[in-house]
Formats: sequence, C-alpha cells, structure tokens
Amino acid sequence: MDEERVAAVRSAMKPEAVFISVAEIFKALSDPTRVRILYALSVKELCVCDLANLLGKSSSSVSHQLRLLRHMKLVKYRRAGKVAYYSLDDEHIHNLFREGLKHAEE
Amino acid sequence: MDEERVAAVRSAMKPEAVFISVAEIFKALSDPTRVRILYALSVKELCVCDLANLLGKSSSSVSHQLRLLRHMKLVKYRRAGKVAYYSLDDEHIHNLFREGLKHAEE
DNA sequence: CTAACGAGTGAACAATTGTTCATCTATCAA
DNA sequence: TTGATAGATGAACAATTGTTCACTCGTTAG
Repeated sequence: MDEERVAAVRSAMKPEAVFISVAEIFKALSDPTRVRILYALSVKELCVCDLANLLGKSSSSVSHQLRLLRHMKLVKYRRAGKVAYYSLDDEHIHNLFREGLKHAEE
Repeated sequence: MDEERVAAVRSAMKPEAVFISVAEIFKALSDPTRVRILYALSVKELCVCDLANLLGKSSSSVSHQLRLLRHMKLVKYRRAGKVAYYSLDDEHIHNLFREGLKHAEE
C-alpha cells in the first residue's frame, strides 16, 4: 500500500454525506419498475391506474413506488377529484436517464 | 383510466430488456461504498489494499464490490505482481457520476 | 344517502443485498 | 523451501427490498 497515494486521494474525497446522497439518487433508479414508470412519465402525464395497466402491476405496487419517487422529488402529482396525475418533477432526471440509456444500449 | 392515453405511451415504451439494463447500471451505483470506490478511482488508480485503507473497509469487502463493478465493466484492473491496480473502465461513468453529483448537491 | 372507484398505506412475506468469516491461490522475500 | 502478503471467493448472516394483502380515506355517480 502506498501511503502517499492514499493520502492524495483522501484529501480529494467529498464528505460522506455526499456519497450517500448520490447513492440514494441512483438507488431510486435501480429498479426496472421504477425505470419504466419514469420513462412512461417522460412521455406523458399519467394516473396511478394508467401506470398499473401499462406496466401490468397492481395499483398498490405502483402507488408504493410512486411514493418513493415522490419522496426523492423525482415525480410530482396533481389531484383531479379521485384521480392523481403524476409527472416528472424536473428535467435533471431526463439527463440522468439519457445517460443511463446510452450505457444500456451498448 | 384513459385507454387512448395509455396506448400512446405504450407504443413509445422500449423493450423490457432495455429497462432492465438501465436499472442494472444504476443499481451498480446505488451503494455508498461503491460510489466512494468509483469516486476514488476517478482521482487515481488504486489497489485493493489502498481502497480498503481509504474507506475503512476490509479488503474482502472491497474485493467483492470490485468484482461486481468489474462484471458491470465499470472498472478495469492490471496486475503488477501481488498487487491489482484498479481504475475506471471508461469515461461514460464520469458523466453519469457528475450528473448524480449535481442532483446530490442541491 | 349509499355503493363503487381511485388511491394511499402498514404489515407480512420471499428475494436480494452487503458484510464478515474462513479458506484458497499466487507472488515475493528471506 | 518457508512464511508473509495481496487478492479472490463461497457460505452464512442480518438488513433491506419489492410485492401482495387487507384495509382505509376521499370523491363521485346513482
């Protein structure tokens, strides 16, 4: 082990909290169901029911995943009576997503 | 539920395999230890021993994570005698990483 | 009003994950 | 050769995950 090499890298490291945050964001995108939800919402605003039908999942399952994405501020929603319409919360996600697709399509 | 809306989005969906691949890439970046490893390697080439020391983890644990990153083709390594030096496999990761940091630093 | 529907949620379950431990291989120094 | 070191790996464990189930809350149609 090279003490000097390690010391140089250590001084370049960011606070632990930053790495945890980064990991959390990527974790939100680490499940195929959530990836499909986000991709679908990048096409058009959809309600829970639409998503469940589109993905062949129960609405309960979709709702659980949407809660997670909501807490991560990746999606937002508006209520219209009984129906909750979800859409992407910001465009940063789009960028992240496109980067991920680039890697996947190799 | 709006049949037409769902049909429009359905025709825009990519093959299931694409979403799985995307999720797999993000999953590789979804653990704080792996994020720290990748960040450290983006600074400088390091051996397993260096990484274990830098991160305060056992070399076994680091080795397991490096195997995962190797199989995902995110890192590569060269052997010099007893020592295995790891580095980032390509620059795409750098881009993905920078995007992730942008989100985290909000 | 009541019944039905869209959605949200906690508990419970199987499946997956990250780490540790024990063990192994390969390389180098003495 | 022998001993020590760097690394790799399978099994085992606790912790976390995604889904289902059962239930609840609001809203709307009848």
